[in-house]
Amino acid sequence: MCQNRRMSNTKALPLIQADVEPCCPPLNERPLTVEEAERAAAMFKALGDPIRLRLFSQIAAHADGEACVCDISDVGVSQPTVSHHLKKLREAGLLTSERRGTWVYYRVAPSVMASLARSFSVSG
Amino acid sequence: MCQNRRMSNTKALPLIQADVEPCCPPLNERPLTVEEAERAAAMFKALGDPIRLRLFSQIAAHADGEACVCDISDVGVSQPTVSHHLKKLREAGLLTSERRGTWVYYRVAPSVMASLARSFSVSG
DNA sequence: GGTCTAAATTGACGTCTATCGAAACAGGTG
DNA sequence: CACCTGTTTCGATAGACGTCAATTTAGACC
Repeated sequence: MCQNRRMSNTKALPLIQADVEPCCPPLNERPLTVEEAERAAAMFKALGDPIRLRLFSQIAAHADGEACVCDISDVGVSQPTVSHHLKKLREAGLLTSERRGTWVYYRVAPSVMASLARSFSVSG
Repeated sequence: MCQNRRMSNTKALPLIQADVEPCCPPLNERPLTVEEAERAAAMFKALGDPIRLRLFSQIAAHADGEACVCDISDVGVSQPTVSHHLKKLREAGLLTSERRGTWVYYRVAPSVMASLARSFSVSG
């Protein structure tokens, strides 16, 4: 089940990286600009689906901060649908994926948690 | 434009309150349950529209933590659409509204900022 | 009461979205 | 090579979503 990911080749492979900027100021600091709102809303929109949010949570909560698709695909929808949701999360800049051998591992993109936490930090 | 809200009658009126529970644990603490994911996803979904996010930000960033609808309705969509979006944010438990005289004032529901910030706090 | 303004509601319209099955494709293993 | 894991594509469908014009509701004021 690849829960134990001891594999023969663990070399670094081509990452599918999304550019993750700090995104946005705290929501209560000042009104977001149109551009800021569009970027931040895209992230929230990606998290706005229960299935996607569970996938994200499973990855974020997984040991070593990364999870194989085969470990998280028991969310009640078909496998292509899982892949579809993971792609949405990737496109939103929330996840990165990396193929190592047979399996593909997902992890939360760098600084995403901090960036989103900052959105809700009280600045007043 | 009611920017100065000094009015004759400022008595307390029937609130349209949404029950705002702490909602959910940090996303990286453990995988969310189905119920937790549905509740949290509803909030993120409400914030997942650029217009709604700007409305929310304008209210959250407004002086005294509250804003009259007439102060925030210049987001480029019609008045009914603004009202529609504010209703969505209310139903998601993110905003509360209160009518005082002619105008309706919105504010961020209690503990919403802290609750959402907690979702992205690093617990590992 | 009549009129004005503020905001919510209604109804309709077009578009986007989530989901699926099936099939094809790409990388890696044995 | 066959086999496995995961992604992608292709319809296809049912439902949700954003938007608006028109209307209604609610309150203030004369």
